[in-house]
Amino acid sequence: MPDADTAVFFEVFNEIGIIEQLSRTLLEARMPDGLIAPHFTVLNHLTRVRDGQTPIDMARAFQVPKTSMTHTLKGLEQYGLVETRPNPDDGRSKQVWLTDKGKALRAEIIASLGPDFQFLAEHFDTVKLQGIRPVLTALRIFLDENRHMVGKSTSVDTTT
Amino acid sequence: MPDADTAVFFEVFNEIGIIEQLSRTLLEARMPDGLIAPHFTVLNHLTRVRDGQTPIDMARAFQVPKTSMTHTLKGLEQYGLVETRPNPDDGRSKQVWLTDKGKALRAEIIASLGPDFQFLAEHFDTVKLQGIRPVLTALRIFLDENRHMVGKSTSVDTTT
DNA sequence: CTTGTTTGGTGCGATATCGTTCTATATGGA
DNA sequence: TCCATATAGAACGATATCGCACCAAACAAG
Repeated sequence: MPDADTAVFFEVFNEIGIIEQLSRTLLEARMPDGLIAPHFTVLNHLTRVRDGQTPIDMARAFQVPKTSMTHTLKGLEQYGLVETRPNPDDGRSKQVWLTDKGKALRAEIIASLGPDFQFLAEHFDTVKLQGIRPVLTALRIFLDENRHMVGKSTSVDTTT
Repeated sequence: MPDADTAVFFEVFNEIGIIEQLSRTLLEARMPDGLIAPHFTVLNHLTRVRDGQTPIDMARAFQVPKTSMTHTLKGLEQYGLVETRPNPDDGRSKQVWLTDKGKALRAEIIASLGPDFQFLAEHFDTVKLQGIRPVLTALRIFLDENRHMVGKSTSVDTTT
């Protein structure tokens, strides 16, 4: 029965939407004024993957329009958290590098989230979370790979 | 080891953020121009829970600031998808009711998502989704109940 | 090389989000 | 009853998101 199969997507996406909202609020509560979740996401990505990526790389990684990434990076640069240099391999593009201040801020934010996550870990079964994590990852990869399968006519500017 | 326990939250929230982004794009691709995910969310909520809720009720339900809900409702009203009447029990507030047009549009959107979800169901293991759904629900409820545990000093306007 | 097409990035305008402030109504004591 | 406080909603301004148009560099075909 297809309806039952498809309904679960609906339900899961619904829950995910609410959790995203709540977790974003959680994160932003620990960030300095003027900075929001996307700023942290970039700092984190540059730390975890690596420095020196181009804006378009990150726009693709996060699935946001490149204009949004430009805007986010502008904010980070104003705060001195990243710096951009021309890409030696491609005259059209930039590379984005973390500054010491950027590295430090990311570490501070993570540290300040420690107690919050500690509280969560004490009151919510983390084994269950460990269980759903691979499924979420698989779902994310699947949706990412197939996002062209769907879609309104033709957005020209979309990140890809 | 607390670090391992807390790290899973970080990872799960990260995946959820990306999935939210992708699924929202999926939904909005099936919505008429001028309407976006929050509009659908309200139509859906009014259908599934019930008509006649107040704006503040829904702002709380979705964890958005009440000004955002005002804005979303203004859009829905302009398109003739909902209508508001004064609340007979409270002179300060309104009640929001679906119009026939609103009910029809919600149904159309869901119908038009059918093939997309059908595709997903054919290529992704829905049993795994059924498995994670209860955990996501529990996590959503837990975060919702404990969102006051955390939080920047004092946001006055926040929905609650 | 030249030229047509693709691609990274920006400027701009439209709309969305959200914090602050204000108004009017409720509500809970004295 | 009166007053202090709390609450629903709107107005407003600041910033975010994102589509579109544009430019310059890259690249591919001839």
